[in-house]
Amino acid sequence: MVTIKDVAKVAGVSIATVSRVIHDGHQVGEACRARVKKVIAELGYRPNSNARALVSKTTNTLGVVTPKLSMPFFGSLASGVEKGARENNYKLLMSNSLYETKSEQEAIDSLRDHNCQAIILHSEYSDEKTLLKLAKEIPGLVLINRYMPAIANRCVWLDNVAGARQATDYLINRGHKNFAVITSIYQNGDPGFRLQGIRESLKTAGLQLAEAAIEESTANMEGGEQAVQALLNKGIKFTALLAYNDLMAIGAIHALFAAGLRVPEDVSVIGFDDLIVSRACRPRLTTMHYPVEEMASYATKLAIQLSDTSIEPESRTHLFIPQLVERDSVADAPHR
Amino acid sequence: MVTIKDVAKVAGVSIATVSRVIHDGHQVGEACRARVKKVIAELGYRPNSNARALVSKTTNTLGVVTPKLSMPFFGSLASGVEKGARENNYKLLMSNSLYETKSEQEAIDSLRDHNCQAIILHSEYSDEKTLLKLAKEIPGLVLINRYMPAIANRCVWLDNVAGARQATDYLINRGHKNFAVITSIYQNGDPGFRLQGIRESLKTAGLQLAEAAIEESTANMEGGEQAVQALLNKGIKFTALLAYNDLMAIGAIHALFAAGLRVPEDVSVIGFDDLIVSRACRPRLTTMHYPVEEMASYATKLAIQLSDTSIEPESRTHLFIPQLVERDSVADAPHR
DNA sequence: TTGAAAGCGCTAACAT
DNA sequence: ATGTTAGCGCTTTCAA
Repeated sequence: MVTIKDVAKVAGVSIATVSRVIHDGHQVGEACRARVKKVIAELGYRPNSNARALVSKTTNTLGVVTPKLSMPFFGSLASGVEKGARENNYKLLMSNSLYETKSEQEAIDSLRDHNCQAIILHSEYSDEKTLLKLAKEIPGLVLINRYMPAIANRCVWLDNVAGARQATDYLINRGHKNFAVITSIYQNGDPGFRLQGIRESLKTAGLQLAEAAIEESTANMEGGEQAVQALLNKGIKFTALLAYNDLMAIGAIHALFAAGLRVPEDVSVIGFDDLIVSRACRPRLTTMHYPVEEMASYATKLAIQLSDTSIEPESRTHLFIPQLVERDSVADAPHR
Repeated sequence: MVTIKDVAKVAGVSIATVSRVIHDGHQVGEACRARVKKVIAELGYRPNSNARALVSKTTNTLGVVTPKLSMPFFGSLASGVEKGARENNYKLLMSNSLYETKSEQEAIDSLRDHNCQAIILHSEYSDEKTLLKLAKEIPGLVLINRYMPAIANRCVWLDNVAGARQATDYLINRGHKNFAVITSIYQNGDPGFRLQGIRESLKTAGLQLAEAAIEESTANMEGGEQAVQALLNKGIKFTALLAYNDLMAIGAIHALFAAGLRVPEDVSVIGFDDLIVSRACRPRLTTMHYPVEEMASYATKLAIQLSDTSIEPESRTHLFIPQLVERDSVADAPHR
């Protein structure tokens, strides 16, 4: 391994000078700087980032904590963070939290051990107190996909209520009057907000949504299928179905066809997230685009900025709005 | 920040003793050990991993380099690595190579700066010489999804030829005689091997595969659609379609239905990879399961093992075999 | 403009 | 069983 000492020796200068050259310090003579640079290149010297971190307490390392990377949504999130990290010349440490408070905490701790001052956290299950405490300790902590008023300027989140309203309004404008909703059994966070948006829109339009027309299940394809089967078994009549997310929507489409109902002719279905799967099903899914990757890049830059405590943080929050993506799973309400 | 010194002072011992307690050294008195442990807990002390890395030259850090995390396949790969890393108590550094030799090299270099001796590399575009050189320099480097005889024991890969043969044989056994293939324009690596497998099977069965029945396109849904349209436009007749991967297969299904052909009644379609999308399309896609996540975990353990140069490496390679997953996109060949 | 030297937090000989 | 001490590779005063 080539160290700064080796470079210094070969270049015939002190290690301090080498260090200065590396850091573009302008207090080095031209000739000297050129010589050192040449030696660095020749020897293929690369500074040891651990040593650097140890003394300077700054690592140019950024951490992400997401529940599970194998889920496309989180893969996109990670990809956005990676992009932001690369653009700012930061390294990326990654940890799965596996949907548990305990492992989430471990993941965060391990990132802190590595001195990364900028952390992007996607937390669904930790309580506000824990998060607040963490935020206090880590200036460069940014929450993605969660809003807490006390640290509003460190939250990068999506307006789920507005998104759900937009989806619902779209269906209403297409003439639908009979709605059903399939949502997640876990009503904390996103599912709750999306349901709220649906309710608001329906109410504004003077439309009913019977409790029986709301079916809860797991937030995946199987859950979507089961929820629709349950709806059908209960004899609920609907021409428009709002799903908590794309996965449930796709499961729903499968179940609908299996029951002899056509999408969108008999039932219109709308999803949420705009994952790649939404272009894989047939009909292609109309859905709300969740700009995760963009949000993640944004959050990364924000986290890096905030980790520099010498800069006064802005006080605004960072709210993104989902966009409707029209594909083929929604049609006008069928005539009676 | 709590350091080892603080702990030592509070516990009334030397830092060496604290260090020993941390490392479960058995040369510490019971009483003393208990006291130190208590102080560590009280103070919330966590060893600084940079300092540790600096002196011990071992970081318990593992790096992965994949082209692009937002693609589900690589998300799964990363997830598998993460699992392996967590189980071995390793931290995970991640870098996208963006499908380019240059950024791939940068990604690797940045991992090395961080002293991570174990690296999982998914490389499609670097040439063998570069890789070989790298392998020589980094004992803990493992190649995933690529085979190089010279470092066979450090390759974790999939038998693409066998997989493609299995898929083809399955179709043959279902009575199909008229085949078409859609593959990637880039024929290096996987696509080439899969095509080879298809050719071998067909030949063995005494079946023809006209060059015109092989269409190249980009390896995604759009590519799949275009390829099938091209096939149809050329007037190629086929009852069985082998796609390079799931994405192309799904695009193909869309194009087939758009052309008034039913899957699987008129045309059977088979994919490769078994991504989540393969369960999203309708009919659900019959495909070859690529155990990426499992392979990635395996590769991780292997990399960690190899990075310990005191252990004599085994000489065998690490070959995985894809499994057929029967879903609904394949049927018996239609009668004439 | 350049160098000498202190020390970041930790591990691992070497002493005791 | 426990303490002392010498660095790991680097940044950063302080001096020259």
